[in-house]
Amino acid sequence: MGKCEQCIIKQFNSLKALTKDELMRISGCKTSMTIKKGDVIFEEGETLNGVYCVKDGICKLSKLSANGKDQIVKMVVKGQLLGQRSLISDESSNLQAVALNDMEVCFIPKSEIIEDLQKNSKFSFEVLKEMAHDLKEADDVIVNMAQKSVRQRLAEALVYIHDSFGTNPDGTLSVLLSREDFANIVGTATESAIRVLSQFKRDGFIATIGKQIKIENIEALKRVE
Amino acid sequence: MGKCEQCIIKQFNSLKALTKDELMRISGCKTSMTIKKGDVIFEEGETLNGVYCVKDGICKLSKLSANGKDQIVKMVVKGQLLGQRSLISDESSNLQAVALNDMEVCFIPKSEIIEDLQKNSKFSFEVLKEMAHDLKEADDVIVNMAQKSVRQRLAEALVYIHDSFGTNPDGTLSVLLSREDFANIVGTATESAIRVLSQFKRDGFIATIGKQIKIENIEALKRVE
DNA sequence: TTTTTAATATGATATTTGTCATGTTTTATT
DNA sequence: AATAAAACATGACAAATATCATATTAAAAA
Repeated sequence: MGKCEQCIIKQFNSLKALTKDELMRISGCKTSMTIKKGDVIFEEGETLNGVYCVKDGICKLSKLSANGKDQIVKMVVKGQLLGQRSLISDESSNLQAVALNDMEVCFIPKSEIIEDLQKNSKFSFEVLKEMAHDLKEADDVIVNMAQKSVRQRLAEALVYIHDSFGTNPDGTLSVLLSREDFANIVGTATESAIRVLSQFKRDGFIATIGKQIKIENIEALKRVE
Repeated sequence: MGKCEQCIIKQFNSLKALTKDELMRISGCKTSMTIKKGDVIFEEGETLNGVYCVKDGICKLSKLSANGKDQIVKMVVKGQLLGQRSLISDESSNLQAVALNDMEVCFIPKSEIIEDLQKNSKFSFEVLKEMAHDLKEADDVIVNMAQKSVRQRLAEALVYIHDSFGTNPDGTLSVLLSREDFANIVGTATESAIRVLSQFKRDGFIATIGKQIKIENIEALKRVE
C-alpha cells in the first residue's frame, strides 16, 4: 500500500496542505481500492464515512429528478477529492457517484480528516478555496441551464470534456460517455441530445467512431449560438 | 456605531465563531452603511475589498447571460454574509448584487477577515459549512433548471420565497419582486412568467394586489407538476 | 457464429416556451 | 390632475424541445 507522504496525486488537491505527520497518520488508516467502470461509489442519500481521493479514472456525480431522469451535476477526475461536501455539512450525500472508467481511489475515514479540518487552518482554507471554486462553477451552470439552448449547452459540454479530460491517441474524447450521459449533463431528452450530435456531425464539427466522439472543429463548437 | 461583540445578527452566520478579541478588532474597522432599494451593492467583475454582513433587508445575486438576460442565482437576507466566495477565491465577483429592499449592512475589510480565516480554524470551518450548504442548494437548483417545467419552477419559487422570507400582515409576500425578477429567478421570458402567474391566479393558488402576491393555496403550489 | 439485448438514430407529432405586437394598468413626474 | 413612463397582461404565432413509434446499428450473451 502506497504512502500518502510520497503520493504525487495530493499535489492536485487540498491534501497538499497537510503536514508530514498528518499525512503519515492518514496514510496509516486509508484504504486503497479499485472501482470498476459503471460501479456505484455511493448512492444519493447514503451516509458517507469519509472522503475519496481519486488516484485514477473519472466519475460522474448525479441526482435523480422527480421526472425519473438523472441530472449529472459534476464530473470528478484524477487528483480531485470526492465526498467532502457531505462530510463538512455532516449530512447524507446529495448526489450519486458512478465510475465512468475503471478507477483507483483512496478512502480516508471521516474521523481522521475531520480532525485535521478543525485543527489545521491551512488545510481547511484550502478545502474552502476548492469549495468556493465549485460554487462558482455551479452558479455558472445554473445560468447556462436557464439561459442557453440545448444546442449551445451540448456544444459547451463537448468543449469542456475535450479541454478538461483530454483525448485518446486517435483524437477521440478519452472519457467515453453514452448519448444518455450527454443528455443528462445537458439536461435534455436522450433523443434531443442524439439529434443535436447528429447535426454537429453533419456540420463537420464532430466525427463519430461507434459511440466514440472526435472533435473536428472545436472553434465552430465554441461559436455555436 | 454599533459594536460587533453585542450585535445579535452574527448569531445567524459564521461570524459567531470569532473570539471576543477578534470581534472587537473587526468592530473597529467595519463600516456601517445603508443601501437603498434598487441600488447596486457590487457589480459582476468588480473586485471586492471585503465582505458584507446583512443587518437588515434583502438582495439578489445575479449574473448576466450572453442573451442579455439576468439570471438570479441566489437571494441573501438579514443575517447572512455577502461576498465571501469572491474573497476566498481571491477573484473578482462572479455575480452582481442589487438591493431588493432598503438594506442595512456592515462592510468588513478583506485584510481583517482573511487573517481570521487563516488563523481561526473554528471560524474557517463555519464558513466552510456555509459554503457547503450553498453548494448543495446550487446543485439542487441545477437539477430543477434542467428537469422541471417553468410552471413547476415558478410554483417552487413562490413557496420558497414564502417560507424563507415570510409575509406582510395582509398575507402578501414580504419581498416585493417584479414579474421580471420572477422570470429571472425561474430562467424564463418575462411574458412566460406573467402568463404562469395569471394561470395560478385563475386557479386560485395566488391572489394579486397590484404587483404584490398573496399565496392562497400553498399546498396546491407544492403539488404543481 | 448466431441470437439476443441494448444503444443509437430518425421521423411524426404534441407540448412547451419564446418572441413580437399591442393593449391595459400602475406608478412616477410635471 | 394631467401627462409620461414603466410595468403588467394577453393574443398570435414561431421556435425549441419532448414524446412516442420504429428503424438501425452495435454490443453482449448463448
